[in-house]
Amino acid sequence: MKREGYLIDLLHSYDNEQSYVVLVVKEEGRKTFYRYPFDPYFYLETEDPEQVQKDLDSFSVLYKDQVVKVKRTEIVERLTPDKTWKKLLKIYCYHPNHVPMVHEALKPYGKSYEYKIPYLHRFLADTKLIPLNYIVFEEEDHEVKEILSQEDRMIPLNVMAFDIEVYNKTNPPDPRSNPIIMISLYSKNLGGKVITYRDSPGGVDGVITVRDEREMIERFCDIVNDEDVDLLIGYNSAMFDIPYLKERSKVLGTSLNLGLDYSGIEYRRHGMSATVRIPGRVHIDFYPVMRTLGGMGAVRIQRYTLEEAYRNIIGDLLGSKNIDKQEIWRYWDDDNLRDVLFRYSIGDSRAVYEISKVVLPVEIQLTKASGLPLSEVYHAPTSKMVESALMRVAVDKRYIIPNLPKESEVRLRMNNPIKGGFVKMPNPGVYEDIIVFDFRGMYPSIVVSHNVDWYSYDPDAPEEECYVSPNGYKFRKDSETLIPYVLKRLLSLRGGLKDKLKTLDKNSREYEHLFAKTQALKILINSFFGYLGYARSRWYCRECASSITAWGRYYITNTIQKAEQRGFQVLYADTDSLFILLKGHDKDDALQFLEEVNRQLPSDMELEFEGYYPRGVFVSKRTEVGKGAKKKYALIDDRGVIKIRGFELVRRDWSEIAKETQLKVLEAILKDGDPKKAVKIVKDVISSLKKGEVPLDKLIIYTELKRDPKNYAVISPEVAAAVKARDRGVKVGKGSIIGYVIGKTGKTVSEKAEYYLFAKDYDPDYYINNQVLPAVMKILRELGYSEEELKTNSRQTTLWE
DNA sequence: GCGAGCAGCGTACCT
DNA sequence: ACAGGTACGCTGCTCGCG
Repeated sequence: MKREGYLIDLLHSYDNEQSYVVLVVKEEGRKTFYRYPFDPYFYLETEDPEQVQKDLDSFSVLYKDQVVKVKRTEIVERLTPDKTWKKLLKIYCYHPNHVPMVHEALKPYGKSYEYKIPYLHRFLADTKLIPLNYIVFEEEDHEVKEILSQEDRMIPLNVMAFDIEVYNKTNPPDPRSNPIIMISLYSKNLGGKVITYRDSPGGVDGVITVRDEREMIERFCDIVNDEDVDLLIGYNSAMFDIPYLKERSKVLGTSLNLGLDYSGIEYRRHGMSATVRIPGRVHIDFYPVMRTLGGMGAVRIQRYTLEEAYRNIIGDLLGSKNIDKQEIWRYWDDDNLRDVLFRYSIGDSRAVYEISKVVLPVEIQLTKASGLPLSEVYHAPTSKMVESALMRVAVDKRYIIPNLPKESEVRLRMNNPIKGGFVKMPNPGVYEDIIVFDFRGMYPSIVVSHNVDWYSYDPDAPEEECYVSPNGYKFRKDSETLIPYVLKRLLSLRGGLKDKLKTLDKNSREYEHLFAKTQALKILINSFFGYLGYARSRWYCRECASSITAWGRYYITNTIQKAEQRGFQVLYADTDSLFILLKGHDKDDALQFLEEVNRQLPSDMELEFEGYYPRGVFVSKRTEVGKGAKKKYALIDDRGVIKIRGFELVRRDWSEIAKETQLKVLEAILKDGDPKKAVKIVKDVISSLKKGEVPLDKLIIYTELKRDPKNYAVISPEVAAAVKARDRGVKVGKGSIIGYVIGKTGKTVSEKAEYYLFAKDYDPDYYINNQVLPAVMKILRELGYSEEELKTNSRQTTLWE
């Protein structure tokens, strides 16, 4: 029978010596599972494949009392990693777990390939199915016979956000003894609800009161089933809410049947992450999503709390009051406070839901662009997405996917980094009339215009058949192999979408949809260069990565030279951008120069006009006064919008008081052109710091612990604060963002550092001399002010008052 | 024993 | 667990001086 629907997710099942991929398909009105028989396999490169094939007909290995047999074999031709076509033995197994066992057992016969590709990834790459696409297929008895077609349609998803509250007087909450008191949820259909087992004294809207905790969990499962939720979303839910719910269910003698038709969920924790499988639904945790977006610089966030994430993505805070997790039990016990907690809980679910409205479209498009299931994309490193996109094409072209490097090889690669981009040192000062140009997608465009690829790299090829990089590596022109092939398609897809966007109404659903697609493509496209130089990459190519940066350095330095020959002063340049001073030239002159440059560039490369800035500041390095600091500048455009890069005020590891003062100083100089105003601002801040008037929350410095506190050679302030906090029961460790305040007690800065929750006072000298003054002096020094001047004046100011 | 000077550690930024 | 280039605060060592 012909069926059709959206491919929501994929699972694995095994039955009667047959391995299946289970497709979760959202059909008209309901979701259904369909089994797709698919045998896992790997390849063996061996001297005499025919002979080994015969031997394998009766092949079996013993593994932990289990006889593992080979299901079937065939001889195929593939391009192996030594870049020659060879006959290989393709060995099919009964169960995905058998693949590594058989591979291990067959080591004496030769080298094997593709034995470590996860089963579902293997299936997706081979069938070319894209998760979330609309599929049409032939089915019999819930078994897929044939996929007829697939289409990229806008997918309707029933999204439900949820959040739990726990009653605990001591930290951290323990599921064996601390009950869950509320489960809140938010969906388009239901709005905000909170399931609980105490009444709402004021009759808060959306409160559903049941008998006890057990019934609360069961009711939650009922609602998820009744609503037939497609996406169950939370914040830190993979590491907290889901395992807590699961544990409590066990303690209470019930089960957490959130899956389709009340099927149970699967939860596995592996160190810093976890897998959550809810059959028939997709679970997404937006905490790792925010971490990834933060790591890429797509969002700038101080700490990855739900509140911060919401503020960053949506803007204003939700109405509900923020409650300290350690205080929750008081709100539960107090009839006068419980309603506040209900509203807070619903507010959190709603916040997650609102975040998802913005971020989910991009995750959906990353799924489609990479081909990884949505359930993996949300916590996948970009390398996984690139690898997935490449694997599909490699299978198509019958290229063997190179094996993962051994640890020794990884170390070798890491100890031998490649040279990166070129950065020109600026002269510090305040400038007028700056034009910024940059190369549009420099590295991707270098790859496609010079055919840079693992497969096209050929040291033995004749030069005339190759693009030769500035550092002397040769890439064949004649064949469009893997990465340039994939990139070219992604780039043209993105180009087409951007053109289409220009014709659409910015508030339309279609615009939103296509915009998310361009965002996802941008993320993926920009990841290919990194992947070529990534030590654990399957297609690692040092020659490729170093050639790309060499060409990059060539084009930017060449453009700088041309600009200077044309009489422009080049103020600054970094990798793919250059800042020129107009000084005597007019804007058209600069644009004419731009055209000249573009005429000489390869067709896939383009230098773009980024912007015109009436004024800008470059500052001195702290260590070498007079020499300009790279990667630190502020520009103001003709509409008064300030663009700030690298300054303390964009860094999380500086206190708010230093950052806000630095911003005010920059504004006084760039907007008002009034250094005196800037000086007054600084004096006022110093004065209030001295008087102890500045609230502690403006003095918090945030720093991430990249490792466990035990593993530091040097005890820096954030480590000292973290250790003190840990001694007082706060859960901090690798990955925590530590907020601390420099207090009055102690000798060194580390001794004075106190975890923000325990900070009682602050050291004004530290905040004046180590925070505010260094931040603002950077800028004021360029205008001829000295530190002493500011400090002396400020002292006088206080005397006058 | 003590302060100055410095190297190295470590983080967060820029492209 | 995508790349390298860069600034810079802090710790903790060395060294010279007394």
